[in-house]
Amino acid sequence: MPELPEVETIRRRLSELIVGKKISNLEVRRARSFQGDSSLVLNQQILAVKRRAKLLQLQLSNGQTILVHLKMTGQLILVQADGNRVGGGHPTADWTASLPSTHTRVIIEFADGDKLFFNDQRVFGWLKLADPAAVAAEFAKYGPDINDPGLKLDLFKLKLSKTRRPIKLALLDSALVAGLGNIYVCDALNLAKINPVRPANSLKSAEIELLFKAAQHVISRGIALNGTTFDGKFVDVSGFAGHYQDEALVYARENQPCKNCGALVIKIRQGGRGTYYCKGCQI
DNA sequence: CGGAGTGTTAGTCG
DNA sequence: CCGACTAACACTCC
Repeated sequence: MPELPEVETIRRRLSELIVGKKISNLEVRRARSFQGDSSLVLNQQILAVKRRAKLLQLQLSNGQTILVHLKMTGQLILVQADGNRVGGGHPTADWTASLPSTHTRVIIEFADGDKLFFNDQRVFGWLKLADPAAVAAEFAKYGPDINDPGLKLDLFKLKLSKTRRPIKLALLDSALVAGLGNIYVCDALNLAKINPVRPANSLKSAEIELLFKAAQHVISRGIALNGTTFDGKFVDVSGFAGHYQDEALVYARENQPCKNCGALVIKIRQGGRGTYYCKGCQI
C-alpha cells in the first residue's frame, strides 16, 4: 500500500530496468484495471518513468503516457526473460510462487521477453493510457507535491489557513498538498508536536513552519529508507523491503512510548482512518 | 461474523 | 457553490 516514498522507490528501480524497452503486447485481465485503448501502446518504446504525487508515468515514444496508480494494494513486478523477478508494491503470497496469479490484472510484455505484471488484490488501482492533455487533466486536481522544491512555505500556510478541518485530514487531502499518506502524516505531526485534531486554521505561523519542515523530513527519510514495509506488504523493485518502519515515530506504535517524550502513543479515528499520536507532547 | 487495511472519489447534506 | 462527512470501490486477514 504505497505512499509517495514507496512509489518513488519503485520508480527509481523500474526506471533502471525498463527504460528503452519496446512493448510487444499488453494483456488486460480485469477490464476495470486498464482505461483507454491498449492497442496504442504496441511497438512503443518506454522513454522514461516519472512520478508525480503517488502516480507513476511510463512515457512512450508516441507521446502517450501509461499512468499507474497503485492505490492500496497495487504492485508492479518485473519478471525478466531469464526468470529473475523484481517487483514493487504490496505483495500477496500468491505471486511469490508464480505469475500471472489470481490478482494479476494487467501484463505488459516487452520485445526482449521481460514482462511487467500489475497485480492488485482490491482492484482500486489502475493503469490509464493518456495523451498529454489527459495527463495534464489528471494532475490538475492535485496540489503541489510536499517534497517539490517549488512548494513554498507561504503557499502551504495560505492553504492551511483556509480550512478548519482537523490538520491531519487537511494534510491527507491531495488537492491541498499531494504525496502525504497516513503513515507520514502521523509522523510529521508528531515530529512537529502538533495535535492531529486541531483545526488547520488554528495553527500559528511558527507551527506551520515546523510542520512543513517535519513533513518534508519524514518523506525524505522514507525515500532514503526505500519506503515502509509492514507485515511484508511492500517490497521495492528488487524484492527488498523498505525500512522506514524501523524508525517510525508514532505510526503503528499504539501503546508504545513516544520517542520524543516517553508518553504512550494512542490511536484514534479520524475520517474513518486510524490516527496515531502522543498526548504527551502533541498538544 | 465484524472490523480494519499505507488511497481516492462520488454522493449527500447543510 | 463550498465545506464536511460517509459510503463505496473489492478482497484478505485477524
